[in-house]
Amino acid sequence: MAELPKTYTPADHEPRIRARWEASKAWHPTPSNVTSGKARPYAIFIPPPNVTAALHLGHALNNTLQDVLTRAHRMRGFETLWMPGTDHAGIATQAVVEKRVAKDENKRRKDFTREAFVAKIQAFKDEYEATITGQLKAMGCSCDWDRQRFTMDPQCVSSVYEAFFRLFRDGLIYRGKRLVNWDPALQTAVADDECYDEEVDTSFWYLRYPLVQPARPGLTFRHLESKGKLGGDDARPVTWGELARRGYPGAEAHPADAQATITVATTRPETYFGDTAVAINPHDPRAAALAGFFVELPLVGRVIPIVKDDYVVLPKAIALQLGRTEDAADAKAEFASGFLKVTPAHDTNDYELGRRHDLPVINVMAPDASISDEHGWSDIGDAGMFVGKKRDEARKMVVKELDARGLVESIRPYRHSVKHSDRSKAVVEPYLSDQWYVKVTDPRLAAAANAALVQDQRSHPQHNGHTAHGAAPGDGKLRFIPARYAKSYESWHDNIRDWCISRQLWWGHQIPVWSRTFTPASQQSFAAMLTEAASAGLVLANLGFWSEDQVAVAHGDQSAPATLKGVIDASLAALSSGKPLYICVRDPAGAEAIGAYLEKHGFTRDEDVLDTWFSSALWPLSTLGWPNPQAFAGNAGLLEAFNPSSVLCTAREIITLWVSRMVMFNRYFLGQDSGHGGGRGRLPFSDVLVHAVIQDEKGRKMSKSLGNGVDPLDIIDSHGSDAMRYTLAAMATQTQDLRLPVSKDSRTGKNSSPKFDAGRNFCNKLWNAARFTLQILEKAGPSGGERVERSELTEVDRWMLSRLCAATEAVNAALANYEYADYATAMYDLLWRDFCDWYLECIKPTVATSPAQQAVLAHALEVIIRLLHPIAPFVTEAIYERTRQIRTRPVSGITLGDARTGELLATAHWPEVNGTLRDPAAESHFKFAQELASTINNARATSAVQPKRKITLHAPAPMIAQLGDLQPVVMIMCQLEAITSAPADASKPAATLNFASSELKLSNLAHEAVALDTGAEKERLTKLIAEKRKSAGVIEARLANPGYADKAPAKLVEQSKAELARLTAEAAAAEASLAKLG
RNA sequence: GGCCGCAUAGCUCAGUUGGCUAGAGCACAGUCCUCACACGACUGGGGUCACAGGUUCGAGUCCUGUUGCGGCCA
Repeated sequence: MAELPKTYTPADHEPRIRARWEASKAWHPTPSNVTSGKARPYAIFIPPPNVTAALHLGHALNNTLQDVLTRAHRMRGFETLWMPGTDHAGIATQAVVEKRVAKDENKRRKDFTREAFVAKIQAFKDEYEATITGQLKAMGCSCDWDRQRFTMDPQCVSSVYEAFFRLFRDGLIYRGKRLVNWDPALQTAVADDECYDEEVDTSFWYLRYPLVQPARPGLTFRHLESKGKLGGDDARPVTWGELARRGYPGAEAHPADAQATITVATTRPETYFGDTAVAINPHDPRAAALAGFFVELPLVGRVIPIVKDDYVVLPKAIALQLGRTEDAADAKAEFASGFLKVTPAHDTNDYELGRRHDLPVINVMAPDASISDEHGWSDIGDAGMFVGKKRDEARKMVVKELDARGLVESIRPYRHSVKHSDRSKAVVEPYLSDQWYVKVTDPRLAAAANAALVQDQRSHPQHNGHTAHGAAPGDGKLRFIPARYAKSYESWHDNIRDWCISRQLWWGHQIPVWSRTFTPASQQSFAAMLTEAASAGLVLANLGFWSEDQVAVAHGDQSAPATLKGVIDASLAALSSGKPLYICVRDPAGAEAIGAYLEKHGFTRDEDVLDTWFSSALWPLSTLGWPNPQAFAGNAGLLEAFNPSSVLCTAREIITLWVSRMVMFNRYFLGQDSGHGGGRGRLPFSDVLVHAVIQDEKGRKMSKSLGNGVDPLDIIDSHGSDAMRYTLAAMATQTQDLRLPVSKDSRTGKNSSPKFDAGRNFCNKLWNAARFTLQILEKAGPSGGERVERSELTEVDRWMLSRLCAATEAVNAALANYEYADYATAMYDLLWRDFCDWYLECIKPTVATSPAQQAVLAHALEVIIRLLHPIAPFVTEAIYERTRQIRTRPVSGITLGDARTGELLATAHWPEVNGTLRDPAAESHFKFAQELASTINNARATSAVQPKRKITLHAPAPMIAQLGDLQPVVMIMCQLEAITSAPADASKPAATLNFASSELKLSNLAHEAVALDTGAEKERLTKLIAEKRKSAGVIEARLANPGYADKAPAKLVEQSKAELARLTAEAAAAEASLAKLG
């Protein structure tokens, strides 16, 4: 056979090996092997990368960790599925394409039809999906590529429809108002990550709001009973005199008969048309005096209450007066007046405050952020002059008008950060709009997710099998690694709020709901329409009905048209006063046929799409064909076989968003399917591995804008896939994030990191170890025959087998605990230290003539490449192409087995090394030899002996005896020509060294002309003695401590005594040597 | 503001239920292009374990506080 090249060059092997893997179809599991009980399943769902961009190094880490698990379990004989796919990433992808279109074509989204624009995004997605797939394949990811999914492919779409339908039917989806980040220029909602904060110079305006009270005793304002219009007809002014009588601080300074005012501080005077309350901190001493009083908004004439809320910042002076120093230190306290105008429709904090106090929400703006009375504002009063004015213009006018009425107390300059839209640069307006929600606060969802945690990761008490929240008992199998993340998961669910799932986008799953409003007259035509639809054969079974009054929620059943009719009748009865009727369609086919029909009859489809996480939450279901595996090819049995999966591997930022929702949906929908009930179904996975985040050397996230990103393909080009994988795995510990020094490659100009050299060196070391092993074994020729038994082996061989056994155990343990760094380190020590540094060196003189040793050598290499394969699949596979042709005698205790298919290492058996091969005696004896060799080499170096020079070791006879069969080890490792108990010739140069309390000599150090440097030798010995004495002192002091002998374990005390004796003897020996030097 | 982390050699990180005279790789210095590997071999230098207290016979490890950094939630 041709000799292997001296250096492992990944590019010469990776394409060939990838092709062999793909041809073998070994990544494509057969579900029936699981469902029939023939094999245990192992499954991982890839966290689907966004199609927005190519993969970065964080993905490389994430996928390396998954592939290591996947490959290891495949080798162990599990029926293994690693499900690949990508995520459509609604807003991110649409935004990227919008930017692209703006740049390349100078057009906006709305210059296209929805269909045309979605087609553009689709093309972009195809491009990036191909890039991502190529990257994963280049990394060697053993995904089931024949089952690759995309969150918007037909199979996943049908899951989304089914899930939406069921939640809709079950009353877990509702419509509600919500404040969104509104871009008034583009007239669309934008996500938080599409906004940026910018400091803006503006002012704090201090506005006086006049106080009023009910005109007659017993009179109540309408708002106290309902949230309708607040009228001011029955209000009369509150005077300063009244306030003074109530002890209002400072009231007496004003004319007693003048109308009293309170002063609000605001940065947005123009929103005051939408004020529905003024809030004051309950600790504010002025609050009590204001009880029962109201405020009347000037110009508008609306009367609004004064509410007490902790959210309101106390003015600095009052905070200090109350001794609340922390509150006084708040930067806002400097500017606070203590009164906050509450505008729920135009401020997120006010919105929350409004919810707490059940305040009306009045939207006073049009979508272009001009003042408008057509979007929820009806009590316009004398404010008609503002309608149609833009925000900033309205602001100036409001201040001017109030000032003219003496209602502007003061204006102070103020600088603060204001949210702007990335794309238009416009100031974002918190804007009230209709949205769809999933009621995740329902116990069948959030509480069911918490109930799934394993007992020992749970902090909530559980009583009688129920959680404190009254949820279903958990199956107790969800486990976080590391465990600390269970807490984030729990507290996320404890504080969860309903999930807004609608997005004002074009790219995504369009919400499968049609709606229209009815007049009493048109209700009849609706009934007629349904009758017509039924006779036309439209599948009404797939309709859900829902009115905003929540009267009818139904799941039609085709086999029971009478029931359906009943539901329709009930719905019709509820259709009054112009409330819309919503119809949800259950599957994509229905969406087309029924949708067209409904539209013909005056219904319109909801324009919005679903939040991307809605489809991501279904990932463990949709990828396996839920709800109908028969509907798409290749899905039969998948759901039964691979849900629940084994582990989810993800970075921590996604625990809450994604893990939670997958758990909720899996438990809800499969609970229904299994008849256990929603929320009682099985988990989508049992383990959640939360791995590190990759950062640059300064601890910053890698990003395009910082220019510190590293492209996995660049690393694969320069170092090879295995080198990247090994390096990442070796850095993946459970405590630290992963800092990677980034440097620009001077040759290619691309970002790289010197860290990857470690992986490249490691692969090259393996390559050369294999090359050398093959040279030996191919030269020796095949040997067969009986098992190699222990009695035939040298101590060196037994030591090697013992090390293999220890390493295998370490690797198995590391894998079980997701300790990747331990796995990589164990392999490093085994290959580099044990196998290369010692074993290969030691057997050089003997292996050519010993078939037994050849067998151990071959098996050692074989175990190494099999254990290493999950981390470094390419180089090990390349080596296996050669080693699998080697024939030696089997070695007792090592079970390898043959490749299952295609003669690939990737499908070969995981190595089994019997525990009986563990040989502690051989290991400790070998360690003795290693330490002696190291001492001798140290002396060689400090005595400047030429590396090639053969020297002689003079040692006491007992030590030579103790070394026994390992004499050759020391001779080889230290370039000795002899080991003798004869004393060295005193007339020739010799070095003295001390080992295990004995004095040893090295002779024949150099040609006679070269004299030994006794000065350096003295220095060395002096230093050695000092070290030993110092260490002995530490232990002496410990033993002298009375508490130590009394309380420390006896074994430990014994150890200390022995250690002290050894150190003392060694120091004495070194002192004796030093004395002899004079 | 709340919760969760992190801080150990120049750099990147290990360090199990406290027993440590604190380890590894890289980088650095010296020697060697020894017939598997210079992407290599041998040898060496390098640490007040962030800071301050406490518990203990004994603290890198446990407790309290401080500082700095990161993440999530609000």
